[in-house]
Order: sequence, then C-alpha cells, then structure tokens
Amino acid sequence: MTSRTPPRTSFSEMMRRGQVFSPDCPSREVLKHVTSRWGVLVLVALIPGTQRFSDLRRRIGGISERMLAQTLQWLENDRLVDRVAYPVVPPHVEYSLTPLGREVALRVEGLVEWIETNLGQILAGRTTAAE
Amino acid sequence: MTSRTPPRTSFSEMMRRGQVFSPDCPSREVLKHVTSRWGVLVLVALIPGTQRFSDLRRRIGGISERMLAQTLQWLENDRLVDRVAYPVVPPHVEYSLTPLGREVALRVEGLVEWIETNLGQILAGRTTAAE
DNA sequence: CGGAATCCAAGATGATACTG
DNA sequence: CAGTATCATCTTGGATTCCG
Repeated sequence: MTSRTPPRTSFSEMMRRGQVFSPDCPSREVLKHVTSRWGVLVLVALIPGTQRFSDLRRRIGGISERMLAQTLQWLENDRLVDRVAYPVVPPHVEYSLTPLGREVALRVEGLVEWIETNLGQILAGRTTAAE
Repeated sequence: MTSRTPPRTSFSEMMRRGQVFSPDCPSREVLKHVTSRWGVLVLVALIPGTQRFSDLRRRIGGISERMLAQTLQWLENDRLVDRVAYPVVPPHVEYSLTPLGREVALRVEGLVEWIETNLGQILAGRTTAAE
C-alpha cells in the first residue's frame, strides 16, 4: 500500500476549497482538458461564435489537425463544446460553445488577457530561459 | 523550412484579441506554467498564505517532490511566487505569492471553483471515459 | 473538408537514491 | 527539510497517410 499520509484536510476545509487537491478528484480531469495546451486556445477561439474545423485550425497558430480534433472531442465530451456535422460532401462541421462552455471560456479568456497584459512585469527580470 | 502558412491575423485583430494565437507568443510560455497540471494547484494552494515546501507537498495530493520543485521554480522565475530560504539546518524555505502571483492565483481559483461547481452537469451524460 | 489511424519524437512525470 | 540527479515510463504532440 505504501499509502502516503492521507490529506489532513478537514471536512469543512474540503467544502470550503473544493477537492481538487485530492489526487483522484474528477475535477482534475476537466481541468486538464480546459487548461491543456490547446484547450485554452480552442475555448477562447470559439468565443466570437460558431466556427468550422478549418477556421479553428487557421486561427490557432501551430495546432495540428490531430490535436485540434482531440481537443474538440474532449471539450465536446465535457459538454463545453457543441458539434454539428452537416451530411454534405465535402463535409461541413461546425463547432460552438455550449452555454456551459461559454462560461468557462470567458474565465479562461480573462486569465489569458491578464497574462498578456502583465507579460512585461513577468518577463522583466528573468535570469534563466525558464525552459 | 516547410513553413506553415503564417497566421493571417490582421493588426487590429491582434490588438483586439491579443497574440496568444501566434505560435511563438511569449504568453504561451507563462500560460503553460500557470495552467500546467501542477501549476494550477500550487497557485491555489498558496492563496491562504506562506507555506513551506513540505506543506505544499502534503497539501497537493499526488505531486512528487520533483514536480513541486520544478513548478515552484517556473513560477518563481515568472515572478509569481516568492522564495525565501533561511540559512538554517535543517533547511527552512518558505513560498508565497507575489502581488502579481496573487492576481493570477485568484483567477485560476475562480476557474477551478467554477469547474467543481458545474462538475455535475459536465459529467452528466458522458458516453466515453474521455481518457 | 473533416477527420481517423499509424508511427515516431519530444516532453512530462514518477520512483528512487543521494546530499547539504 | 528541501532539494538535485538519474533513470524508466507514460503521455503529448506532430507528420504522414488514408478515407468518406
């Protein structure tokens, strides 16, 4: 078992701060999708409205088809993104934020904008390349 | 070179939505640290106040020494976390949020709390395990 | 056009051992 | 206590190819 000392978190404490600190909290899963390298950008990119796969691909610099598809599936499965495929040829698929997705997206956008705004101070006195 | 078609983002567009969509935007670097698997939890864990290395280790379930150390270094380098080492034996090191760090931490906390609150709806109709 | 499948390189993470 | 170094592993991400 070699169980690590279990979190000393009291019940009230758990209620107050949530349970993300627990290793197997399901929130971590969603958090992982939302804060993933591409998840953040996909969510923010969808804020202006419905977009097609290739629109997103172009908009999000550097993303590969594979990652875009996977990220969209994660978010769709988390009910944050809606996917509508029209049965035409060539295929036409539209992605948009669900009401739920819009909420997270706005929060994530806020975070991103904060970083961009304060980037100057952050990079100010860097010593190492910091990876 | 095989250079991918450069982002077609117009100037005004860049100014409006920031430049995170550009593959080499430095914001992505910081974003990566802040939204990393452990970065999120470290920031939130530090909100209540100064803590020692082992405090954080215990608080954040599942994190390894290695990852905690590395994450703290990223955040310190990004000027989001302050590190104070007392020259005593055994070592005593304290970590805390900088004013800048506190701002991000609060935003991140908001995001985390939102997810925990809406977790029910998110997991509601899951079909796949969604990794 | 919008993927799915495959193969492979790079990076993240963990366990362990060692040190000031 | 607070790390660092090393090694093994698992995951992420990218390039390519193929398909409806």
